Amino acid sequence: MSSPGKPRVRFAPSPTGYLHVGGARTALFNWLFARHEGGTFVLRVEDTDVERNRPELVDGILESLRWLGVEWDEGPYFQSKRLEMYRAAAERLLTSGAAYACYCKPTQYAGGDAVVQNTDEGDAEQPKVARSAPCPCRNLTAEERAGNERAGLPRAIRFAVPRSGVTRFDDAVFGAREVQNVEIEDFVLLRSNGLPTYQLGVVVDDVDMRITHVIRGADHLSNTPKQALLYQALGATPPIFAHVPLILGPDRTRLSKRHGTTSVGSYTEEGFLPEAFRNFLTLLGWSPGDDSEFLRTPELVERFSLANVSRTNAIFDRAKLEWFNMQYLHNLPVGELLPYVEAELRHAGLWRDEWASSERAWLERTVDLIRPRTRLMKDFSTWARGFFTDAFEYETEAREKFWKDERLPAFLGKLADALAALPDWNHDACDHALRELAAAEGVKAGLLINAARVALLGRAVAPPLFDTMLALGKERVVGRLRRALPAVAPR
RNA sequence: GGCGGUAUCGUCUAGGGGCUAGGACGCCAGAUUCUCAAUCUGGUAACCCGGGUUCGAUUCCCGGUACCGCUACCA
Repeated sequence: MSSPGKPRVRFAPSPTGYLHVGGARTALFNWLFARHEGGTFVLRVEDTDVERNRPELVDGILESLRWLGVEWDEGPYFQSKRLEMYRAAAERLLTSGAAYACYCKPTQYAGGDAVVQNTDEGDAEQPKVARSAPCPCRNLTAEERAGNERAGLPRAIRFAVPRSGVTRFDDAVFGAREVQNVEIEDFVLLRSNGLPTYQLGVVVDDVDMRITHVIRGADHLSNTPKQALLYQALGATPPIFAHVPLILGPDRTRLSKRHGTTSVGSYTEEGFLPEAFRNFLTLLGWSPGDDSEFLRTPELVERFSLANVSRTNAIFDRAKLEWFNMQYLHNLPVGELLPYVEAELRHAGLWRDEWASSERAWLERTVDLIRPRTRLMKDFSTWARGFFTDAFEYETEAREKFWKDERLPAFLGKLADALAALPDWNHDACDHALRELAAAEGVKAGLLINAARVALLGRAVAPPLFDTMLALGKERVVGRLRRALPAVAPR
């Protein structure tokens, strides 16, 4: 609508917190749209709130975006470095009469609604004041204004919203919209400290950066008429808006810190695979239109469209996220998985460099052995720990479950001997050795298998025993069996 | 309070004037097994309510309700 060229979109986080999943999804939709359309994705940091701003969080936000695979083509731009533009725009609007200076104290004028809020203590009798009651400063005479200026009163600049008529805009998700102007209050453009508000900053920047599609959270839907008005007053063509539904917590309120892990970083740390996270997040509020669930990034890019964005808020379902993660963990080509395994093992202090070089084949086989039982990356360093180090403990639960039989120390000792005597170390040889022993002792093979598993890995949850033996190697297997004997002995 | 938006299994969703309302997660059961997962099979479960319009509404319209958002010199 606004530009004949390729679309330009932007993601504009403010550094007042970490990147949360809602923001991440918005970024993702922008990115998918840009990639799908062959457009440009701009990153802009909206840091005009000096009070709540925490510049040190910017790096973390960028890092989370990179982890998500959302890479920007331009930026990051910082609004704090573009203040002159906003002041100039505000001046222009003042001159054209589209805006006026307001000398009220910051808390004084709140459109009359503040009265309601202040008495909002369960009291049913509330004064009904028109929300859009204009600030008295709008009607100041030239003399009064001059007087205020002479007195050095701090001033903010407010937009003079038309007292009648309607404002319209198009939304790619919610359709054509119109709002009565009387419902819109005279919002502030420039604060008395000279910094722009969101409304001014966002419009000036979107105009300057030639943004064609504004894709953002639906929490901005109600304020969009203000921006449409600003575009008009600035003589600029409005973009196409696309508001995406919000992501809610399990209690149906907007996802926030209260819901625990809502920052992207916490999911990174927990060991979620970015592509799984991306797949899950994209399906929250967007649908490919058919029954596809498992969509890798190229398919997402290929199929994404604003037309299939939902209008209903969605609840963040961690169980389904884990399911996606499991799918990727199980099905990704092992080569793609290895870097994440390495990162996890490094993090746990278990990594050894030869696994990346001379023993890479062993690592691949072992990862393939472990991963069918994983759901999160950290499974590699927790229950599968015994594959990567001798330093592991016997899980109490496992001991209680499989080390009950008092004959076990004797059996496991014999098993160690039998295995040590094996000329060839392979799956079937281990299998036969164990089953022969079981037959000779007149016990079920399962008894020895389960007990041996605990001795080898310390866990009840583990891959099949003989594959495990192969992965560990003869020396370690025999060693660990013997090492376990004292612990197996009933107390 | 005002204004706006939304409403399909518990959750994410497909669909749409006539369908046994589809899929996925979860849950339950069975199969499998060497533990635990995974896997396979089967099952459970939904069109918010009330009026219209219509031969026929879950679908279209209106009202209600619920929820969400906005109503800041936050973004």
